[in-house]
Amino acid sequence: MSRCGMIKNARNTPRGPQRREESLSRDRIIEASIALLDSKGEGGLTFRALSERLATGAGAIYWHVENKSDLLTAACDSIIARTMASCVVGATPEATIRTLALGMFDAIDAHPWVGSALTHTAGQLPMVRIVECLGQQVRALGVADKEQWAVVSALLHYILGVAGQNAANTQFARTRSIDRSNFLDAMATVWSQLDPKEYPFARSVAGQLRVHDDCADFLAGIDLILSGIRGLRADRIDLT
Amino acid sequence: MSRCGMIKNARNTPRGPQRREESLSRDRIIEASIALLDSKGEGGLTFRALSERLATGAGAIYWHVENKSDLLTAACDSIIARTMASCVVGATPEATIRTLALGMFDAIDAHPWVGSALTHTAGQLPMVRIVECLGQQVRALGVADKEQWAVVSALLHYILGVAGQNAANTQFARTRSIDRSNFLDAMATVWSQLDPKEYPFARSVAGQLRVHDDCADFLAGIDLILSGIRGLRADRIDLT
DNA sequence: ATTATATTGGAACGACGTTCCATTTATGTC
DNA sequence: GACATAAATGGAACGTCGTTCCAATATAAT
Repeated sequence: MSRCGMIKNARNTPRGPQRREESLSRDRIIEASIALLDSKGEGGLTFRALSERLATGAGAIYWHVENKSDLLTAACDSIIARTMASCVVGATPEATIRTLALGMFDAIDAHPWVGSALTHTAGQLPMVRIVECLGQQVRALGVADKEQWAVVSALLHYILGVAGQNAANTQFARTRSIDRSNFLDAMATVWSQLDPKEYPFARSVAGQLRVHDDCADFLAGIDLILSGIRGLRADRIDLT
Repeated sequence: MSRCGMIKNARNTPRGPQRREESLSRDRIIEASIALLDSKGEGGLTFRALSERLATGAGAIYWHVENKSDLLTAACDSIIARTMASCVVGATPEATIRTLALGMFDAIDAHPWVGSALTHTAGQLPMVRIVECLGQQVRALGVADKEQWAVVSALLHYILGVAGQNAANTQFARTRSIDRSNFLDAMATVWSQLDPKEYPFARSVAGQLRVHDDCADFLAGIDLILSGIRGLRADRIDLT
């Protein structure tokens, strides 16, 4: 009766771990899924691979998990929850937002699949966690109530955009069994050979691509938005 | 010999459309793919459905197209190319960036699958087009050479982030055969019922979610970044 | 006409997500 | 301890997908 999305352990049994020690559980499945995704990439999570790793059948997994989408969201949420929990400190709201953004960047660097998973969890738990963390800091920044959602939304979408691209780059490099820097290098080479008439800008930044620091650029973008938020507040004060 | 990515029509035949009128071609395949994606959504693009619509076999399609990823990228590029071509005008660089962003928003609203397709085209043609358009305007804004990539990257990632989320929302709603606004309404309801202790912010903005305008929020984010860029330039002028 | 090449249509393969169900294991009752 | 009920398991089977393969056809070249 405790099927899938139902409440787990509604009537909790008195003592110890019931059932045999090696029994299946939602947590064990999620844990195995994360291990699989980390080691084999986005495409590595299959019910067959999962069955083998857990020494069971596909049907047994479906008893604890709704479907693959549910499983991926749960795995994603597990990473996001940890990440959010580890970034609560910070001197100023701006510093906290930077720390939080950096935490997300590192999390996605360590688990690239989270970047693409986040794209498919619209409005669900992982996203809510991020929105909540960002929102509390935006409030602390003194942004007016009416503008809070737009501001949080800007930060969120920017972070999700970088997350998605980083995930895609890593995944792209993995399928060609080269590493990320080699991929960026190859991309820079292609860009530098574009037609100067049609693509003057792309051609000119190709060199910067080769030596740039993903993380620094990411934080520069966060600072750009934070600076824009400061402008919002300045406008408000000017009017009073 | 003109297989897949090879040069087409290297030795062009003298007169008229060679081969029979209804012959297959890369363009006809891409056109049909777009129609399929628009009408059936992300999952609607299948080599079987494509075969049926084009009255041919799967093997014939593979003669003109490398694989599904190549096909999706080409379809995506077709939309992006049109979008970029239709947004070249504008009074100021800032206005042009806004127009461009708006064009992207509308394009993804009309073809939601483009949002997720863009995530999987890292460094390829569609992305280069967007980078080029943004880059030229950022240059015109007077941003220093060293900072141009970071600024373009921020705008690009923000746009891609919104694109991906909008695509996900539309797709999510489609699979449940409800429309987008009903989905956002349902999401707002869930958020408003969250634990006030744990999710005070998410709970408080739930109401705004119900009545907000996606496009307005998107443009507000663009303005936030543009405002941050203005700040960059101000700093630079202060130093000289 | 005959050969060579470009293109086509569809059968077949292996992998996937998911469903189904017979079987096993635990829990509650007398 | 024996029995009934429910929870949980493992694996076979189904339908769909991307992709490959290849015999058949259409076009071009000689």
